[in-house]
Amino acid sequence: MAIDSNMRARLAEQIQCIRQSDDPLNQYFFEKASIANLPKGQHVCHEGSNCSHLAILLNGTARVYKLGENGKEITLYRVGPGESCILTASCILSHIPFPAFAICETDVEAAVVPASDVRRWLSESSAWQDYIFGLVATRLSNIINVVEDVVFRRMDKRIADHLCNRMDKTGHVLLVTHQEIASELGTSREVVSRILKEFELDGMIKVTRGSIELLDPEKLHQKHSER
Amino acid sequence: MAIDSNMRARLAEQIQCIRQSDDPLNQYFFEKASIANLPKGQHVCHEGSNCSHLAILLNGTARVYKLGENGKEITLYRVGPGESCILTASCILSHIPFPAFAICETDVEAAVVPASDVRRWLSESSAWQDYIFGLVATRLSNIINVVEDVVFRRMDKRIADHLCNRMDKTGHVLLVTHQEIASELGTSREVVSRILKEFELDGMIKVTRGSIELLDPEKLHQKHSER
DNA sequence: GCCATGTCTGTGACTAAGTCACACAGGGGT
DNA sequence: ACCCCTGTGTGACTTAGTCACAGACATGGC
Repeated sequence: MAIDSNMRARLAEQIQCIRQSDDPLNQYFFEKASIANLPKGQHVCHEGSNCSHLAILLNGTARVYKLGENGKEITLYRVGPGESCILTASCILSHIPFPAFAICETDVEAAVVPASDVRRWLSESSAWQDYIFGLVATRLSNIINVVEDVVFRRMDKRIADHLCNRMDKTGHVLLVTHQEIASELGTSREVVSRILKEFELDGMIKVTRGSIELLDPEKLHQKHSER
Repeated sequence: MAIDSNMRARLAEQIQCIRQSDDPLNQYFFEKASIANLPKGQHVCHEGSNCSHLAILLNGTARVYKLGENGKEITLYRVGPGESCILTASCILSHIPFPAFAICETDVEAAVVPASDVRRWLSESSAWQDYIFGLVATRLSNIINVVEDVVFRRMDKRIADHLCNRMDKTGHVLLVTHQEIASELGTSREVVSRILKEFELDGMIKVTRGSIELLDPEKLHQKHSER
């Protein structure tokens, strides 16, 4: 789909690195990018695949995760509006296959850029360099935080943290299953059920099928802030 | 220290991206790089610090690790000859503080490059781009492998894997303590002692103070290859 | 409205991993 | 030879994870 002036405005609003009028990226980007729409549940990348394009999300979120042989999963990071998946960029720039899975968590609209341009623009646009390296830094930090979480923190604190983060986004009633929390944090569904039960017995939450209501967010905050 | 023609040859031998005679990087690099020597045990970076230079190792290794509040550690990756610490590059390029610790595991000699040049060369040299993005890809993979290891694999298999890897480098007798293995893999010294005891009872290794002799590497290989 | 099926949750029994405290052995320095 | 420090082993405990199974709830088809 061609990019008309309405779409240009939307892209500039969402993608910070193409706002500078004096950078050649502006012209390049609007010449080469196209718009893609992907439905919720669509797999974007599989482990081991190569990447022909880089997608920058305009809306929606994509989840990047690792999948173990035993079916267990863990989320590495999420890609939101204005961001792209740095593993895709890394794939493109170094010819190493994609080392994880990526899936649309919501319906997603993205600006898609051919792989050959991703590299070329690095030489020609400092805004693009800043954008790409900003993402590299963010994702390295994200993934290192996952390592830190998994190795150094107890599961009950990680679950409390997770519930608080979701509350910040959607309010006191979370529509989420125990299995979804387990997949997010890389643990077993039974472990999540047991810990949520304890939280309920402590009066911090109310658990019903497919949803969790946070009754005492302060206390949950305290729990995940503990050492 | 100035770079004479002997050192130029050593640098070209070790650092693959400055071998191309037609890339401007060659001239830039020899103009700007200096040589640093760091002793074993020297801390290179602390968590939260900023980085003024990028170091490319000529020999020796540096260990990049995360340290928990409870004193536990886990190795994220190691930097060897010809490589640099990509978290340093990421720091430099995106102005985010260093998110881990780095320490010299052996005496280290490195070519050191000012931060301002690291960024500038990205625009001017495709060899430097390839080098930096090759490292980005490698380190992202390394760290994702750590997540995978920790979340999906049993500790006894991880220890068997570790012992096999060390054997490949130094032979059947490893000079290593239980605590060092624990710090490498992000676990407790007691857990390592118990698992090594089991390996000894199974006839795979012989444990003495400060060293481990691999008696049956084949069987250890089988162990870490199991699901 | 009822029934079947699939999804979600809870629980028991077990193993694996981690923590804490403590004791002992070995090596190095004086 | 003695002292101190480091490295190791072990017991008792808690936390986390696995496996199997049962029950409740929601949805879709008839």
